[in-house]
Amino acid sequence: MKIATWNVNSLNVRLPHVVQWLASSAVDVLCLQELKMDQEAFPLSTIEQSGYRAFWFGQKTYNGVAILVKDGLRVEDVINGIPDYDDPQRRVIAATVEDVRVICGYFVNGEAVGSDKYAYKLDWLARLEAYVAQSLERWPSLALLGDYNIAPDDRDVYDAEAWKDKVLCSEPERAAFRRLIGMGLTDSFRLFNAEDKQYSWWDYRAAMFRRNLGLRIDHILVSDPLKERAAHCEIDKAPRKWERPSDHTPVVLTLKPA
DNA sequence: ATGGTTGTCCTACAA
Repeated sequence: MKIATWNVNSLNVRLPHVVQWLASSAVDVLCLQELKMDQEAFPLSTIEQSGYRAFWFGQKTYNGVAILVKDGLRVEDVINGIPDYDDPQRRVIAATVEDVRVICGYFVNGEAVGSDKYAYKLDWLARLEAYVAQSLERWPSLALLGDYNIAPDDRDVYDAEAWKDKVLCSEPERAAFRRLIGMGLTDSFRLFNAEDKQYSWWDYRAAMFRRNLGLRIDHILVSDPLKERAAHCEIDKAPRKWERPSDHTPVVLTLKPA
């Protein structure tokens, strides 16, 4: 089974990219973030014509997440949002696909350390941690994937000195990431690749992609039963080179059968 | 190089 995450930065604009990528990548599960569209506006028929079912949790203008699942796979227990957390921003959706619990998250960006949005980010991360801990008890084979808006390590940053203690790299954010690791989750990309300069996001400005100046902020964390099944994990830079791209590119994890 | 781009929506805001 192949599972992937991609922040598309508007599904309206990026729908042709998603259709093309689904056709070429043959993933079983694709988690999308930043749909930036109302719940009623989701392009379900186009996704279905690509051979996928869709579960999504959208809102006008901002945020919004979706899980696309290849036809024929069993889907159960879809949950929108974080239960018992009345978050006006729609950032989380979860579903069980076959034997894998998939939690798709668009983590808070946080704007700048010390801002109101940063305080919201830290609170949101605490809520997510509790939700993941609860979910692991019920679903031992679990993947938490999405746009974390956290670069976990200096290896994941094109200029660690300039980004030190800045939002996406600050110690409280990295501590939250480590607490997820402490629950028994593993950064699947780092199982196979310890190199620096491996990024999943590049700012649109200043030709950052062409110069490969980016951050690795999109992640697929897996629980131990899935870690044992992990075959490889790759960042697919191809869609970032397409015309009018998202600023993020997909991350793909391949799992061996259970 | 203290700049620069994109999406939503129409004026700033978010990233």
